[in-house]
Amino acid sequence: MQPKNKDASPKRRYLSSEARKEEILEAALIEFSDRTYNAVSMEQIAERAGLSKAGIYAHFKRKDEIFHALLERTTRQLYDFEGWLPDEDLSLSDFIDVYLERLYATFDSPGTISIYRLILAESDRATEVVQFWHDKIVRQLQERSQSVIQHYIHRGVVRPSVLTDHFFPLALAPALLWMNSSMLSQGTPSISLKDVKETHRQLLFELLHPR
Amino acid sequence: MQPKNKDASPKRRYLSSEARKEEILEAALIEFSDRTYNAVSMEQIAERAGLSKAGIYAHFKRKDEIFHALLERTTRQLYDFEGWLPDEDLSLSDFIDVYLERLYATFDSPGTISIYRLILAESDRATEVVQFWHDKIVRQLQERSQSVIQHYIHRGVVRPSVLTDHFFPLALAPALLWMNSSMLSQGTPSISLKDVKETHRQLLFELLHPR
Amino acid sequence: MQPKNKDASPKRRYLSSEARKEEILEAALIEFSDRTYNAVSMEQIAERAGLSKAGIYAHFKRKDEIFHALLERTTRQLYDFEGWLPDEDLSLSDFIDVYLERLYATFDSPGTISIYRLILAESDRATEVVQFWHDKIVRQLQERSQSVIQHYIHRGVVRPSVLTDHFFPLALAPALLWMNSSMLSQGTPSISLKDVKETHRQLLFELLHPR
Amino acid sequence: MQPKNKDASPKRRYLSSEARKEEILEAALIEFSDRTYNAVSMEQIAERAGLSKAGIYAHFKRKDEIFHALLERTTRQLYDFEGWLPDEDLSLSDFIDVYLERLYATFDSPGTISIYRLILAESDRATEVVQFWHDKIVRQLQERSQSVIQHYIHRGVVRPSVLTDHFFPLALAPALLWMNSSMLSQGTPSISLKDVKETHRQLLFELLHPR
DNA sequence: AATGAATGAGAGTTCATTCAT
DNA sequence: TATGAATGAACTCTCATTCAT
Repeated sequence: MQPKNKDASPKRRYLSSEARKEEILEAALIEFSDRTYNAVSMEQIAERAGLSKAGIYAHFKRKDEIFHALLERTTRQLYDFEGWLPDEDLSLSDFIDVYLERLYATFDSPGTISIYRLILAESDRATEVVQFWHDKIVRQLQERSQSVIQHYIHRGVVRPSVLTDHFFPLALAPALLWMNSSMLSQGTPSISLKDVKETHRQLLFELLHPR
Repeated sequence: MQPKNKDASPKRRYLSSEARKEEILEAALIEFSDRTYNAVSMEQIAERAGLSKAGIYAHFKRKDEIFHALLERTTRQLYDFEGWLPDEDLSLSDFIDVYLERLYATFDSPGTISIYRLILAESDRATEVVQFWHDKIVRQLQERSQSVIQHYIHRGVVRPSVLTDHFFPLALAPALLWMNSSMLSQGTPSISLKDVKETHRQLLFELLHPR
Repeated sequence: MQPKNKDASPKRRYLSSEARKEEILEAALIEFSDRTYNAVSMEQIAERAGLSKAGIYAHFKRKDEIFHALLERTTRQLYDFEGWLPDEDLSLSDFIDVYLERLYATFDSPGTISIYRLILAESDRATEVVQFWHDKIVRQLQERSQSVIQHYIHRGVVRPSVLTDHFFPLALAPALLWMNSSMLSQGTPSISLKDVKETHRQLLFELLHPR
Repeated sequence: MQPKNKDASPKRRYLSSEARKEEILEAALIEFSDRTYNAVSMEQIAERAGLSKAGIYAHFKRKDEIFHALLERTTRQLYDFEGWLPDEDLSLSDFIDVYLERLYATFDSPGTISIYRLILAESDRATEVVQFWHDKIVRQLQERSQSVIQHYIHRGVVRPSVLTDHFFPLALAPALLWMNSSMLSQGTPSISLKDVKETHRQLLFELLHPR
């Protein structure tokens, strides 16, 4: 953790552009995570990043470059993510467990939630990134899901059903509902994560287990 | 025929405070619907409402009063809404049809989406309203759902299941997924509304019909 | 003369937009008169005009609008000016006297000098105005001169010569030299106005009087 | 063949201070030639000079030192210039020809015009240089002119006249008018150089030739 | 009730200059 | 000698808000 020089010790810290960029994005993420684009000032980002306002401009030409870089970074992380469905050969119950574990690990992380909220709120400020995000991520998710699920069906572990036939990503809908809910309730959601997850698990089991 | 005022200088109109307030909120709704709080200026609201910037201050003391009034008004409308579950005695298939019809009428409307986006974006600026919204609406939804669904179970039309036991609002998750998706894709969603709706219908049927 | 509220009496002065614009341009003229466009700040103009920086923006959308308005105003004044050659029937000596009087009244005025310097220095910041200025004013000057001088030649008061044949505006060259000189020497020109004028007079006399 | 550095990252060159200074001034001349002091940034000068912004500070303590050095260098060049009047023994016609040739070679050159514009624009930023320039150059010009012209008068080639008696530099006024005009018209002057020059020649001839 | 003129505070951005290397 | 990183001060411009009418 870098030393917080509050008020005192105005020593300059010289970092490589790469390291600074990283720190600035980290700071930006925190600032943007609970406010809108316009509500976050360069000053605030700078302060949190531990340098001067002007210092930021040595690394990012404009405010919106920070925004884009931030979205892109997160987007790329998600994109590089392997997908949530386990492709090993598991029992249905294990399959669902692993799937949900991964799913909620992502959907319940503050980082993901912040970025997702930001993207929803400012979708027209960063059309290309959002486009990319939506096209690539969602499509990839869909394709991977479909192929994995077919594999499981083939093995007889999963029963073909409405869910597997048309649009398997629908299977994550409850997690999304949970995420939407926690975006709104700022930390005190009206339903417990445990309950949602458990219900989610049972739903999937009911929909997927062979009769 | 009223006099044509060219050059956008419409003769001063003297309205009652009530009427003006309504007009201002209407204008604000339009402006806020596609931009965030800070991105909308008093000037813009004023212009759309057809009076001067200063004129607005005769009706609202501060900008955030407009914002709050706006959210409250919309929130109240939603609150007054009867809920999506039909409480008449219907067959399961009709029950689901009516439910989905109402659900998607709401989730696919530009109005709902705008307000939802706004609330997400500014959740920390209007904590109380959001709190209210989340608590009351969601809770009410949940309670009404639960009681209606119990009624149907009692009638033997719906089978008690994971969905009905714990948290019936989960049943709307696919519609929320659709809404999230259309908020992101700016008009060109990757899945068709029809498909989602149909899958949704089949899912509900499978989960609710008595064996 | 408006009261200088230095430091004290921060009472707002409410003026009509027209009156304010005039005052702002007056202030701008003073500020721009000895500095370049970039060297003059809105703050400085505002302070001299007796209102706040933001106040200026109620009347001029951008800094360069002030600049253009300023140039245009002066330009228009010059353009509306009747020309320097007297078209009454005078003796050669009176003709030259009146001409020089008018010429130096213009070329020796601080206002003209400032604007002229500004135009020379920033000619590419206000291409159209400069273009207009050069085209219209110079051309007009030339045409008026030519017709007046022909009239005098016709009357036999002026002898046709190199000067009158091709390009009479050359006749003002000494005044221009004087003006250039005083732009550079900031108030302490190395030659006296009287000397230049007297030499100018004799030159014209020698070149124009009938042999 | 020196190594091609693509991406504009020319391997660090270590030069002697003298050589670098020269290069920096050369760069500054180009940058300042079409923009005012404030409009030219250290960055731009640095880039043109082929080193980094900070690198410049190894050679000049402050921006205005560059400016002064630049003006001084140019000024010195002009000062070292022999003056425009030929001191050989020529016929009047040849005398005028040579004089005008030299005069217009200077007044019609982009270099002179740039520097002249700069001096006009920033006359208060570089008072001493301008003072020097005005005093020394103009005075020298005047003195040299006077002595040369006296010589010609003495030889009987030139007739004593208004022009020769008081202030011979007035003889260059038409060239100055031409220069002013071309500074304003950005490349499309309303009178042709040839015409001005020819008229100038005839004027001088008429004013100087013995009767 | 309504407005045009005015402002203070603050936004993003640029730039001459300094520092550590 | 040279540079990339850093900064303070200044810039233009915007905006919520107030005031006089």
